[in-house]
Amino acid sequence: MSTDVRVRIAPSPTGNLHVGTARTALYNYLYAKRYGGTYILRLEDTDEERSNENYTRDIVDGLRWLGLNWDEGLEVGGPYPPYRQTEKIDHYSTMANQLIAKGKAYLCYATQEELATLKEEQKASNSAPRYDNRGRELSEVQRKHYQDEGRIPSVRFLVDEPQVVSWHDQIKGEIAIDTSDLGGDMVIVKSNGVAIYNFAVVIDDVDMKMSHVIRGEDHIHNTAKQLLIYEALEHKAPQFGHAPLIFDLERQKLSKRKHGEAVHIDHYRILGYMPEAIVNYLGQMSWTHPEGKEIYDLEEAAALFDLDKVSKSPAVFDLARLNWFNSQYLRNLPLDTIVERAQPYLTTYDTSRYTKAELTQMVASVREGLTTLAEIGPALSFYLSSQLDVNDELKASVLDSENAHKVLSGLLSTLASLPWGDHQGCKKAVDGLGKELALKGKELYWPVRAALSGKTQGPDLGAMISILGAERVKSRLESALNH
RNA sequence: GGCGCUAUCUUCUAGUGGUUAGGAAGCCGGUUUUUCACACCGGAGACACGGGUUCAAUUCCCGUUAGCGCUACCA
Repeated sequence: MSTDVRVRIAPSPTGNLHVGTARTALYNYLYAKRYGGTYILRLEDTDEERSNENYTRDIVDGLRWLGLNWDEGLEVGGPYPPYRQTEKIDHYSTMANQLIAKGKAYLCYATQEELATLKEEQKASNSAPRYDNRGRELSEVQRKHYQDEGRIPSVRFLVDEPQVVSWHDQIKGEIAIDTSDLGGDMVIVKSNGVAIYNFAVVIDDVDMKMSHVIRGEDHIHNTAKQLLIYEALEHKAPQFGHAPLIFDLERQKLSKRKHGEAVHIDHYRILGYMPEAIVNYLGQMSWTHPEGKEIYDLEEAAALFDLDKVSKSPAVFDLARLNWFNSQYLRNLPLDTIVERAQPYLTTYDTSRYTKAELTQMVASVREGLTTLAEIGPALSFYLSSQLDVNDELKASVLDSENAHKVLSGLLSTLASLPWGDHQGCKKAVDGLGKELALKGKELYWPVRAALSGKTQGPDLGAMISILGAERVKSRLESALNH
């Protein structure tokens, strides 16, 4: 009985693309690919107050940037539109009315104030906050009375208590929750006529024929509620899998409120992290490659992913580890890719003066030492800046000695014979000069480094010379001698 | 308060009824290098606690503790 795998990521546009959402999207994506299924993006925008089109844009762009492209849904279309909940408000109402007709739901006339009072009383008596189901048995007279008062009802779903709702969670195993702990009859349609999350989700998952629901474990209690709705709808529920949450270093759920931009995927893009690294990092937080491999791409993960290998316990978001992944991709991705991705970080320089080949050589000479794309700018600064500033301290300690002058002027006079374009050759030329002058090590190399790059550390010296080229090497040597 | 989930080095994790409890990041030391980085080698570093079950428990069961999550006419 192999039903078609259909999974979804269903973000709410009440904030930018969140790290946790990206992780959930990733697991859904991988699961769909693993089983040849369909991965769907749908927007849960029923909270009209907080939803914002800019957030939708950020989420859509972010998911695409990560490479988590969906087969069906928002901006892509598919057989079960619409993929925005606000476009099917009437449908949810219709479904709610069907439940009312079946006696599974009813109109509740309680006001916000009344509910708030109830809650306060419960809090005062130290009992669990819940709706007291007062609207279940309203008489026609009472109903009429409330209507005449101008009260606008919400729709509440009737929760039978006590009753145990249980399911086999594909990640957590058996989970059982008593309906008595669910807070009483729940609102499914707000008095403004808009369905509430727990109801709209179920309707959509039914409409869109979802086979599996993979989401964060903060939804476990929602799953119990939703299972009751599936039952009332007389519809088979999908399989559920609740992934562990992502924590911060203090072991708290990663949240926009507490962490601000640090939970925003695009923030990492701006900082110079690459999608491959982020996806790889996010993936391995709670899922381990069967062979223990650390570095793998989406395709490889998709071939191996499964929910029973997903950890049950939460993972801490550790930037040091993300850094490591990013640095791995920075030195292993094709050089052309890195050069292209470095462009946004080089806008302070006039790179049009250099050919693509030259820029590529520059990037190649520095990328081993970097962790983010953003560091490429500073690392290439000495290549790209028209003027090189050598600080006084360095001048005094490295450039001012007699030997330093010998090295620099010696190199200056051999410039014409340097094998430009041949990194190793240039390095050999410097070594040859060293032999002549009976100098080596720091005494030989540091003056050249300082004169050419303003630093005593950096890429291979031969590469530096060769890439800078005769003209710039000449002028920098001269200004180092004459400072 | 109620309910739920979780518990292996600092962090992410592997793993098994009998293992010197493995790997990765970070940290420390070394090799290499003109330097930084990379790479390589090495080091420190963990089964929360208490009961069971068992010849034997990190592993299975129960409890405790702790952490986290959920408890809206938010999603």
